[in-house]
Amino acid sequence: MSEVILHNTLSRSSEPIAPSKGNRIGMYCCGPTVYAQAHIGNFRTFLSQDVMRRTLQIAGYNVFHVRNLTDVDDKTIKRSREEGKPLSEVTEHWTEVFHRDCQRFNMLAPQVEPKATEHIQEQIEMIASLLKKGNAYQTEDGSVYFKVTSFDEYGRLSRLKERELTTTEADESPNDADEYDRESLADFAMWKSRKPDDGDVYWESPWGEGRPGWHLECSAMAMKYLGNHLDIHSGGEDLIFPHHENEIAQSECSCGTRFFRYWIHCAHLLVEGGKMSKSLNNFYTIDDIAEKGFAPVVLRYALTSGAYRQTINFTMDSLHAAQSALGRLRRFSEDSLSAVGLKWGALMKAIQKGKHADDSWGPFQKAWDALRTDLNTAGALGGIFSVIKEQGSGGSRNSQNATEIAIAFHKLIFALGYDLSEVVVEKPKTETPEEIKELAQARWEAKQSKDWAAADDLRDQIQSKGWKILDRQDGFDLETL
RNA sequence: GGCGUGGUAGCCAAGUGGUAAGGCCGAGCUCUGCAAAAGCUCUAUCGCGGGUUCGAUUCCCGCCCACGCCUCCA
Repeated sequence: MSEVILHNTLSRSSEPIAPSKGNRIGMYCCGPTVYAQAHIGNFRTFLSQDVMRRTLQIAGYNVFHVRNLTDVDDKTIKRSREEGKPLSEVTEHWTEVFHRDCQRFNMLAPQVEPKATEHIQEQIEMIASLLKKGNAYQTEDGSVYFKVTSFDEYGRLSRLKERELTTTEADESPNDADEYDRESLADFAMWKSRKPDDGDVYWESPWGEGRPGWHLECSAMAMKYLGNHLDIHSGGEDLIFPHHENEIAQSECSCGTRFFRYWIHCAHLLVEGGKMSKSLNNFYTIDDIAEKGFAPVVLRYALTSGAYRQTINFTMDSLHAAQSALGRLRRFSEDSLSAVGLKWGALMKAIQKGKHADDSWGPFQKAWDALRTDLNTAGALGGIFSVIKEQGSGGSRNSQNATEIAIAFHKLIFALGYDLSEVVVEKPKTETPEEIKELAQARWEAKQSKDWAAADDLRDQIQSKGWKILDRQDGFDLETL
């Protein structure tokens, strides 16, 4: 059992994580809005959460992971209108795509993945209790708003008081899309009355037809699934305000107790030095990267090799660096496994099941200490490569503690979530044309008969056609240049 | 304007009050018929100016620059 330290936005400091109860850690992650394919910026956050979960697991905790799917909001409704399809058809499609992408990224599936539309009743109940307690009010059109001034601690998470952001300052840019009839601009909608644009997307409620506000779903579902384990809540840094602030307000007012204790936020991603956003349309998906010839594990490395609280700048260069670095990890993995007769699949499965839960890290202690200290993935990788360097190629084979080294290394790889079995050491192989194969075979034969001139000539021919020969001990491989 | 983050080698990126991990790229070497692949080796005094200290990249103050958030947003 190791201590894991995370930076808590609530206290603005790093704190050792302690479960509220027993050995189990409840972890709620704000999931995607399923109206389009999640881009790599979204996945940067989801991958950080995956590393967090894996690290807690390796540290010895029993992690209960909940990640919601937002399947009703302005964007999903808009998309369904644009496509002339029922809301559920749109959201189900993008949910499938999201799940497929998560798998390709080798992410562990949450134990529960609740949908907003399947928890309307819970949300209505929460609104009702807030109305009853005087934390909310209903407007003429049948919407219900949370009254921010009714919660003294509003702004605790985002330091609103320091920012002097009061209700009167927001009126420079009224948000038309969401402009209902609220008393104060800081108040936020928990129930939005049905409007013409909503089409047939509405539910019955004590306040008439309408739909829940965005912030409410996380409050209601987190309470439902983690009510007794309100430990870690995480999301992208942009969610600190207003989303998480509002979640806290609703939840703490409705149940009178503290909501989550640890709030973890992941920094954003820049692309080629610039901000990435859906509105600017400059984002990549896992598919775009795959088209460029990079396996998902390479993208995962590029997105997770920097510290999660640090903005990272995603570039094509970072993918090449990731590809090379992963090749070295893979070679060490293979060496260390074969040295002690272990197999990748079996070992990873055993680690996931907690079969190597002892705190035996050997030379990898530094790497593990980095990882468990606020998920310092960059530091952990530095520690790992240092050991690889020390051990030398195949060095662990000769080491006294070869087994410990192999297991510790793979525990770290598990925590980082790199599926090294997916690493293609060479560049991705496209279909090799017959012509190239024949030339390569001819060259191999010339080489065998020590006809160097012919062999070199054939190699030049192959190269001029865009292919490269990699000689092996008893044959050759081909790859594109 | 308010809040916040960051400026470390060609690029990326950890870290520490006592003279700076690691990755990529590049160069040299080993191996190889020659190459490629692989392996080994090498490459920084930490934005600028003050201060505290025996000593600061690491603490404090000021400045410059970049970026993010301020109710679409992971």
